[in-house]
Amino acid sequence: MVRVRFAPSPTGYLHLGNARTALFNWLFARHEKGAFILRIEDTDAARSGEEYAAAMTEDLKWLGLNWDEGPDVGGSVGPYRQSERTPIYRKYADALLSRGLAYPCYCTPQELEGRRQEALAKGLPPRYDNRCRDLSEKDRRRFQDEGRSSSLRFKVRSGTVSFRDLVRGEVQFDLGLVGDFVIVKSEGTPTFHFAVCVDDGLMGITHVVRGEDHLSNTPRHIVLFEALGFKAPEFAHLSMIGGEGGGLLSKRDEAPSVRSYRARGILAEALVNYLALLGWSPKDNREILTGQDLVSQFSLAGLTKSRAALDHKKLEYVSGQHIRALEPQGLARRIAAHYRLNPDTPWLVELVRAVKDHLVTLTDVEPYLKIVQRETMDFGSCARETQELIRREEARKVLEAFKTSVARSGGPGGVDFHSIRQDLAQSTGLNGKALLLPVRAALTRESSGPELNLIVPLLGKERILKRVEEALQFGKS
RNA sequence: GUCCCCAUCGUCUAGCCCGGUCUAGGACAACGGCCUUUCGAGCCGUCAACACGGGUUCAAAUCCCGUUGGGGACGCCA
Repeated sequence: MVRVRFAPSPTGYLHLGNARTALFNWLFARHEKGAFILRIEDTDAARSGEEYAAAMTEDLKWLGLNWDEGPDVGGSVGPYRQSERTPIYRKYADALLSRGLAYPCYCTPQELEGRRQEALAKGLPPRYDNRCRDLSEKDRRRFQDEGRSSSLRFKVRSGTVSFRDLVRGEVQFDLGLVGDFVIVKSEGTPTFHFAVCVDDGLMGITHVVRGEDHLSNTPRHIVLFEALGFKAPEFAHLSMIGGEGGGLLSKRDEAPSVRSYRARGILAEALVNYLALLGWSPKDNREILTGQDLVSQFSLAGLTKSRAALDHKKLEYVSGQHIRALEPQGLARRIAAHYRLNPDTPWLVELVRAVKDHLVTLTDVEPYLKIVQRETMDFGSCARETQELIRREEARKVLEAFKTSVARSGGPGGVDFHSIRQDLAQSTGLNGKALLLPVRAALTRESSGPELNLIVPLLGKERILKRVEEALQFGKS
């Protein structure tokens, strides 16, 4: 059975790169009817934060990427938080040490850094020179007596390592170019390379789907899997994603977080859909896909090798498509949740019905929400052109006529804009813009927006009359 | 510097493995038109790409070599 994992380190909010990696793992697991595991890689105590771990799980849940095993739900091969697995790493490290596959290194970080800079300056590969590999007992004791602490390094065997990457094909590395690397830091915690291999081995991970930045780490991991006695999993290295400018999506320019999109009102299913399209494409030309569609169509074979750049315009397009696919009731519920409105607000569904086609994100509803919610129009603070429009003599005539028509109309069915409009056209002899723009301005303070025949019933007779009156008052001043 | 990965419209991509069907397809954007009281949406249309140079071949976006460009790794970060 396929077992995959998403293993973020909680050093910040879940960003788009993380989310995409999580998504592809999830899609693969769901398509293969396998297991999706969440593992928190918090071995770097200084940089990791519990609040970030919590935020990440929340964001993953929001995206709909549910996991079968993880810190909160448990599972048979836990714990799923690396900070809780220290004894396990200790045990495996001791085993490597006693088998002569690892050795203590007494070099200080300053010494290592110095040598690295030196090598770089000479144009040499800045790798560790394995100098502590063959230390005599005497040397070791001497370093210990000097009070030096030691880290544990893995003895990298010679030869080459090759593997078949599921997206890149055959890849080969010369291990002679890889220095012995640290697997346990001097403070006693495992490094990323070590923890990952121990965990993936113990957790029965069958496929490692991760970013391409790990491609050249893979030979290290493969030799570690060998030494640890685990069968190495399959690997699939995802291409990276770039920023909008074409540059890289780095931590530096703070890769946009999933929650920033959520706050902007992007639908979770739209973000998932968009992210899936970044580096993967379905067999047919359809691009607007539900989570179900994605799961059923997903295949690692559809993954792209080259880097993809973010395109917010396209994200918005996808978002708009998903919003439009929602029933008014459903969309109203989402909007109510986003703005913490009472979901039973009676006019909300009607409003949504009226403006649905105008929305690309949930927050786009805000100006329309205001149209309904505004208590007083306060024309003094709205756009200059709207103010001028309302002051115009012609407009005032239209509004007077409108007032009369509205006042006359009504009944059990509410205000019917069609008949009012006919009425109005007759009494003023106007039509089109000249007739409707003043009405729109008085009712919404805007010169554009959703169709009036949708807005008018929404506002109701009382509020319409009040607003028209306000507009007329303002026009006088 | 060394090693590894990548290279099709501005952007996401199909095609490449198994050369001819590719005067390179789709989508977003841009631009134009239709519809519309307006914006948007919708519909229709236009513009737009095989990084470069060598091979191989009757034929290359597709295979091979090189160049250039971009990215990654070489950390007691992950």
